[in-house]
Amino acid sequence: MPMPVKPQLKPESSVREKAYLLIQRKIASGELRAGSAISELALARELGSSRTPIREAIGQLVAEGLLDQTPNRGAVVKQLTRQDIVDLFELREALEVYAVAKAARQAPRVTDIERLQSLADEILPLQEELKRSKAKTLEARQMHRFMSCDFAFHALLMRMAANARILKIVNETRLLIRIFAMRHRGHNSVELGLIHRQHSDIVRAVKEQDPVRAMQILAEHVQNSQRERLEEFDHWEREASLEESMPAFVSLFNPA
Amino acid sequence: MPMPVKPQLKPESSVREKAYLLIQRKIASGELRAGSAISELALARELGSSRTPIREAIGQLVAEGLLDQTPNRGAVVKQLTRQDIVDLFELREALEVYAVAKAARQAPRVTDIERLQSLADEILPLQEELKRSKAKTLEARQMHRFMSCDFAFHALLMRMAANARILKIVNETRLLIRIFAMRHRGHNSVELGLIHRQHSDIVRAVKEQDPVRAMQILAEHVQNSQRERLEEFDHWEREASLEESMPAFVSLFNPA
DNA sequence: TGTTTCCCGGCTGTCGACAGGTGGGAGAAT
DNA sequence: ATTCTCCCACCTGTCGACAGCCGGGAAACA
Repeated sequence: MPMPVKPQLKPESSVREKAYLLIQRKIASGELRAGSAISELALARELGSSRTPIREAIGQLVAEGLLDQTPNRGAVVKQLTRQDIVDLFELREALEVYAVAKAARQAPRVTDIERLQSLADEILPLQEELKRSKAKTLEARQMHRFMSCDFAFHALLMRMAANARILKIVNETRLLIRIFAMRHRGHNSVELGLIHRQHSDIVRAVKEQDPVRAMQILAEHVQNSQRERLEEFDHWEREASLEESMPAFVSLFNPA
Repeated sequence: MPMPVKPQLKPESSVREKAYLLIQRKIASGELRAGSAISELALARELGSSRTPIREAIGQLVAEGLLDQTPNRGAVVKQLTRQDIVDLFELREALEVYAVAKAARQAPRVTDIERLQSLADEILPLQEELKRSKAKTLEARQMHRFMSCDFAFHALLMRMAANARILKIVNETRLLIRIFAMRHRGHNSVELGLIHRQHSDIVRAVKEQDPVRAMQILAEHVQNSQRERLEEFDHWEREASLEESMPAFVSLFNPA
């Protein structure tokens, strides 16, 4: 009996899954900005399907916190408030600090340590590029590269803690933060240097099985990131409120 | 303009919400044991609705981890594995320890402290009842009372940390653990005493704004609970495997 | 012109229907 | 009697339809 090999791997041909990935991609790529409404009908037409699977996909996204839903008025891409950002970073801090301590308590596999270090070092060429160019901060494409290896670094760290649930929540949390970060300004060279040093220090602490030190550095690392993001948030907040008050002001001089 | 007062409070008349609450209640009450299948059609008939809202409710429960879904084969109540229990308790430990430290860092409101202590003290009459009765462990109804005030205690502690996201995750985590705990044996008097002492110590640490001490006790508290549950799990595991092998064994002597 | 009312279009929540797939049991074959 | 095969009932995933609700804009009014 040749046992026909389980074919139920990733294809996930269900329309629902396609819709889910489509929406998630649109959000992650910035095609759908925070605050924009999701039209079930439009997506259904785009996928050539009925509204049902789209509704289910939206429901899942809502459960994951990427979308907000108002009864009878559809779903919009979650607009993070300042408090949301604080909450999310605290959540990350609580979980990542716990996880890194757990990971550092057990003898790490050499391959993991090597991969961590190599992910950390991927920051160096970026920093180099930045120094060579005239720009002060990373541009969009470079930021994307940075975020990828930053994400991979933290994800691997979490995987080493061997707790599927924590891994999942941290990933969702980072995705959520990333929604806001779509309008993230690029890092400058100093920030990149700090991040690289902290990542390297964390790798060393884990390698040397020093949980306390690993926790300290990671906590500081996350708090740094939080501080930067909050500053950005406040910056945009001010700018937005300025722009908002502008039209009324202008209209005084431009009566239609 | 009398502003007709927002009426959109809890009624939540949508069929979907009714279905969600119904299923959740059935799981929490034990009417649906771990492993039982959920029939969309049956629930639809029970609610006098179509399958659509039931499907959405199920989808939400799946996202929250209460149900497991196999493509084309429906949903079943999540059957926790030993690893799941470990993961869940680690998650609780990471979040609750972080949260209690945050709560202990700020000056607590007197009312919160009083409420915490009174919730902790609700254990005392239970312990008293237990001593007076001949039973060694709490019976079902008493366990229910215990779980209520234990839940409320931890929930209030989390609320004091003022992080909505952490609060939500911890609550979901505890609900998930409770699924398994449906077959929880009752606590004995010694355990109740320990829990009461730990709760009281935590209240004192928070009151005196001693985050380190609060973290230590809470971590220990959660780990205790984890140990107990794992012992139970292993106990039932053995019992189940025994029962499972029994029929074949018996049939040797009872040929039909 | 500024304000209130009413209507219309679009969208959500729910429904019943249908096609494809899965598991289990009846029946055939050894 | 046991194993294999085929078939059927049931169930899930998806569809198109419809009613009620909401918001925006036209129309009525001050």
